[in-house]
Amino acid sequence: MAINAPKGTKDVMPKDAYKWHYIESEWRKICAEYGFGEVRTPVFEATELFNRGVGETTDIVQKEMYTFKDLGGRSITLKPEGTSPAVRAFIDSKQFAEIQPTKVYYDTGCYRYEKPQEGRLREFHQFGIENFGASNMLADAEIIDLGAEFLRRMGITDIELHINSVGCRKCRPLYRKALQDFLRPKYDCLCDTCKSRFTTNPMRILDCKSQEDQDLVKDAPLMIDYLCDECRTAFEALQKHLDALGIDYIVDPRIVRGLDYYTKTAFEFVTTKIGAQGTVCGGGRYDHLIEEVGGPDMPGVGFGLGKERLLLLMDKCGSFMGTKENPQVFVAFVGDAAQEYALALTKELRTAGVRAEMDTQGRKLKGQLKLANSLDAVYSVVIGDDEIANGELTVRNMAESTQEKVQRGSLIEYIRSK
RNA sequence: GUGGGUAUCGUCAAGCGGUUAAGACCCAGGGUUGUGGCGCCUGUAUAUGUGGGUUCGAAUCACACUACCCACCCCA
Repeated sequence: MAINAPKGTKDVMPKDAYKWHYIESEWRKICAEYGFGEVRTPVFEATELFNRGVGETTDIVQKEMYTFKDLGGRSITLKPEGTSPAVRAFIDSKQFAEIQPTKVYYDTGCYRYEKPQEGRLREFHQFGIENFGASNMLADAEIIDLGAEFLRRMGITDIELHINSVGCRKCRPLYRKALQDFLRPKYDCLCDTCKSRFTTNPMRILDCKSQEDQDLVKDAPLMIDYLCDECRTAFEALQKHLDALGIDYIVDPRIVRGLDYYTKTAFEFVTTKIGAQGTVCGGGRYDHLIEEVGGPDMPGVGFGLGKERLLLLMDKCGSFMGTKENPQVFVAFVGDAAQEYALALTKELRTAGVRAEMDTQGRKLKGQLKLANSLDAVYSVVIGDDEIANGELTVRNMAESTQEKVQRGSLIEYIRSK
């Protein structure tokens, strides 16, 4: 009985790995340019972290976490998102005592028990950045700018930036009440899920997919009309900053993020090109998360960006996705003496930093060159008794089907010069 | 958790109640002896997801199960 990869997981095989390497190295590059440093946290955390961080009422906590007891009886959870662990590490390391803000990025796997579909897996991977300690909207703008710039560099087109403000502890309760007052008369007409949302999270009713509910909430009050002075001023400042950065955006009052910790800024980069799960990157501000997780009262802002969705989208956009690391030289040989000679030469090339390959299957010369061809080697070196005797190697240019003699001593230089 | 769809060689894919279950790709080898790609030839005692039904006869029909895909919910 064969064992397959668990439901909702995918292997990345060498034929695709170079694409991952590409986005990962570009990600590190841009983060460094923007002044973010990498943070690596464990794949698992104490369950309590997510209960407090992500929020007890969220779907993630209520039904999607991989939670288990370890052998010491501790409740452990595979991280379902990257922000809470980054916050925990920030607090754990006492980084809050240093000069602020603290700007970190991560590249991590995340785990959620969901029904897999296009652009959604149980193990998925995300890039993320966080700015801890900055309450100024310049920080939010910088975060969004990095996301926009990264997506641009990845060749993404036809993507929209939607922004919204979800208010704060002062104004959100007032809005929530206004919304409930508005919906109360229509309660009986709401769909079943929205009936339960009415008390738990009425703001979610706004982006319910059912047409009937959409009609019902068409004239519902919107959070942006209920923002307190502080939140409204902040939202205006953010827009001003984005204008200054030349970043297009759409104010979308219906964005309601699914994690409880968001305050003020909420944003998403969305596309329709990769199926139903079109949010490639989403994030926002969380002014109380750090405190919630046990740290000082400090604000934060950040985003998460799905690597699988990014790759899907890059593919759709025909983006450059890196290059395969094909051999620069394939070392072919004829005869036993040449075999040892070839082995040593291959090592010499590799030691010099040249991607070199040779056959290990005992193929005949013809088969070796065939292999070189299918590996897409740039050159093949053919070694036989003659070559060993006079120290001149036959170097074949595979694409042009031409070959010439090259002194063994100048082989590396020859390869590099091309 | 709720819907819908699909299951035939490693991959793609014919087949529509009676066939030795096509074909293509991939892979291996050959085309005489140290030269790949294209074309040609040969080969691969390992394909009808599983289970029981209907039938003289099932890959083909109905059902159950399982797996995967897509969508809802929610999110990256």
